[in-house]
Amino acid sequence: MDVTSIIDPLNEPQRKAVTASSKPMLIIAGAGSGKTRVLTHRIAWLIKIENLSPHNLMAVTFTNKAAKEMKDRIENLLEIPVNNLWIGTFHGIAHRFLRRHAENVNLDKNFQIIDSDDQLRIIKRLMKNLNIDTDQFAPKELQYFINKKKDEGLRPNEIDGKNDSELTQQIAFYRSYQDICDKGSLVDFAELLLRTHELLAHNPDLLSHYQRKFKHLLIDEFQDTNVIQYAFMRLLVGQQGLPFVVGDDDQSIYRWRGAKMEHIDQYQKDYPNTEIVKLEQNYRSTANILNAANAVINNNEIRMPKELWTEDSSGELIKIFSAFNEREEAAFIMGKIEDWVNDGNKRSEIALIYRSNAQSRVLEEALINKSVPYKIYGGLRFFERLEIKDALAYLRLVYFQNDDASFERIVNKPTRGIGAKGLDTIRNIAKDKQTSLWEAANDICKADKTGKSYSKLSAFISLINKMKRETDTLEISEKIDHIINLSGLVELYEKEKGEKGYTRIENLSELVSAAKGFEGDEDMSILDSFLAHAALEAGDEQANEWEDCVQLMTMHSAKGLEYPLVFMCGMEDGLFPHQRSMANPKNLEEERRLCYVGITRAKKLLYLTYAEQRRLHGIDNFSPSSRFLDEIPKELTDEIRSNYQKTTYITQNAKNYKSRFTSEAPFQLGQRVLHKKFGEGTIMTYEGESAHARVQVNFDNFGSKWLVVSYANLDLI
DNA sequence: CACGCGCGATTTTTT
DNA sequence: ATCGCGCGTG
Repeated sequence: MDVTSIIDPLNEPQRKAVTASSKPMLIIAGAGSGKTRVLTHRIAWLIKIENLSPHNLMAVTFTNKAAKEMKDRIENLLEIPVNNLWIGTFHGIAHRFLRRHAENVNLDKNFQIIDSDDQLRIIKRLMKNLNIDTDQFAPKELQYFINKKKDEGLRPNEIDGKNDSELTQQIAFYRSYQDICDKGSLVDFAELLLRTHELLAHNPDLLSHYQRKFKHLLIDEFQDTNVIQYAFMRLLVGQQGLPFVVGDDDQSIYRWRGAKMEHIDQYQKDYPNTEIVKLEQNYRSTANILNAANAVINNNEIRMPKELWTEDSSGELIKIFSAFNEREEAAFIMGKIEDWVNDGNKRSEIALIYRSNAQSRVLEEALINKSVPYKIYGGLRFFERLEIKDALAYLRLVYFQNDDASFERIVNKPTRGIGAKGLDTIRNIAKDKQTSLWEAANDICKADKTGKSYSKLSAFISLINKMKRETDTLEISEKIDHIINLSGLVELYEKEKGEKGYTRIENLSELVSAAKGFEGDEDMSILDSFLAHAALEAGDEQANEWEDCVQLMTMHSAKGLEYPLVFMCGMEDGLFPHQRSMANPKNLEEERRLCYVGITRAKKLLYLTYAEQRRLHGIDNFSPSSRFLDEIPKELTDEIRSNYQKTTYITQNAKNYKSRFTSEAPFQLGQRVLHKKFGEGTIMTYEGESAHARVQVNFDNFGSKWLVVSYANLDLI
C-alpha cells in the first residue's frame, strides 16, 4: 500500500494529525470534521507506513458500536483483517486485562460482571441486611455514591469521612458492598476500571510490559473520559508512550455521569510537548446550520476558542415552528415527513430528536396513526430486559453456583413455593456458614428431609442439577435453549396479559440465536465470554435496518450520527434546557452543548419546534420557547406560522381554563404577574384547586418558583 | 405465599 | 399518565 491512499482524502489539519510523529497529540475535532476518518487513517498510517505491528497499539472508543465501526473501517482501509487488535471501550479493554491477570488482583478466574441492575439489587438486599432505612438513603443514592467514588479511583479507606456521619455511613456501606462483590467474585462496571488500574499500578513488571507493548494509545471522545479512565491512560502511556487523543469540548455532554472535559486541559499540562491540531472544517452541514450551531455554542464561557466553517452553500433557512400543544407539534412534523417522502426521499434520512424520552410517546402515536414506520433508539437494551436477565440468571446459576444474585433472582421464578420466608432461612444459613446461597440450600436439604420446605427446595436443586447434567456438553446456544425450556419461564410469560408476554418469549428465542453465532474471546471460555458480552454490550438490534424507518432518539443518543432532515422537538425552556439544569451555570452550559450537538446532526434541513402547552406526567405545562432559539441569529431562521388549527385549539384551551380556574384563582396560564420579592414573571403551571391551588411562576430574574396562590399576593400585569 | 392496590418518582446513558 | 416497587390483605 502506498502513502497516497491514506493521505490523499485528507485536508491539511487532518493530514497533520494522521502523520504526526513522536509527540503526544491532541486533536480537537469539531462536529462533522472527519474525526473517525482521522483515527482510522492514523492507525492505517502507523501500521502501513511506520510498520507498527497491530498488536502494539490500543484504541479506545466510547461505545462498543464505535469500536466495531472503527475496526471495520480499518480493515477496509488496510484490506486485510486485523485480528487481535486492541480496539474497544475502556470497560471492554479493562475486562480483557482482568481475565488475563485475575490472580494478580485477587480475583477468581471465573469472576462475573454485573450490570447496574444487578448492582442495585445487591445494594437493596444489603441495605435490608444492615437495617439501613431507605428513608435515610435511597438505594439509588448509595449506588450513585459507590460508582462515583470508584470512578474517581477511590476505595473506602481513601475517602475522608470528615466527621460527617452521613458520609461515614456511606463509606461503611461502600465497604460492605465491596465485601459482597469480592466474596461472590462479582465485578461491577466501575470496578472493572478501578481493578485494572490497581493491577497495573501494583505490578511494575506487568505495567512495563504493557507500556512497551502499547506504544501507541489512541483515545476517542476524550472529552468524556472520567478520572479513573484518565488515570489508566496516564499509567499505560508512562514515560515513552505516545498518546493520541481526539475530542471536542463542545460536545461534552456526560458531565452528569463523571466525564471531565477538563481532561483536555489536564492533558496539555501532563504532556507539555503536546501538539494540538484543530479540525474545524465541517463536511456535514449547510452553512446556515453550521452558523446557527456556532452562534449557540459561542454563548458558553468555558470552551476552547474555535469556529467551524464549511465550503457548502447557505442552504435552506432553519425552520422554527411554534405549536399550541405537543399534539399539534407532532401533527406538523408528520406533515413535513410526508412532504419529504413525497419528494422521493427516504424516511431513514429523517431524525426526530428530543431532550427526554417521555417526549417520544406523542410522536410515536402520531407516526402509528399515519402508518409511518419508525425506529426508536435507546430505551431498554436487549440484554437488560427482564426475560433475558432471568434466562441468563439460570445459565449463571447452573454454571457458577455461587452466584447469589442469580440464585435470588430465579429461585422462585416461576413461583415454586420458595418465598420470602424460605429464602430468609437460606440466607441466614449462608450467612452463618459463610457459604453461598446454593450451598446453604443444599445443606438444608441434606440436613432435614422431613421439613415442609424440603420438597420444594429439593425440587429446585434437582432442576438446576438436571440443567447442568443435560447441557454440560452442549454448544452455548443449545445450553441456553435447553435451560430456558426446563426453567418454566416461557409458561410464566405466557400468562402475562397483552402482547408483553409474547414479546418476552420472542426475545428468549432471540437470545438463543444471539448465542448461536457467538465467537468467544481468546482469553476466556466461551461461556464467560458470552456472559461478559451480555453485560458489556447493549446488544444492538440490527433487525430493522432493512426497513426504511424514521429515526427517533434523544439528543444524547444522537451524538455521532447525522441526517439530512432533523427535527429538534420540544424546544421549550424547562424541557430544553431542562428545568433541573437551568439554575446552575455549568449545567446550563452542558445543555447548550447538547443543543449544539443536536443542531450539528442536520445536514440539509433543520426544524426546531416547540409547543406552548405540553402535557407531561399528566399535567399541563406552559413554557416559553427555549432560550437557545433566541441565540440563533434571526437571519438564519424562518418562523413558520401555525395554520387554521389555531382557532380550534384556542377555543379548546379557553374551555380548559374556565373549568380549571375558579373565581378564587383568577389566573390564567401564561399570565404575567408581579411579586413583591421576585418581580415579574409568567405563570407556567398550576396544581390543585381553590385555596390549595399552587402555581409555578417563571420569574424573569429568579427562575421558576412554586407559590401557593392564597399567600403569594400576586398582582396581574 | 400470592396477588393486588396505592404511593412516589419521573433528564440525559454506557459500560 | 405511567410504571415499578413495597407493603398489606386474602
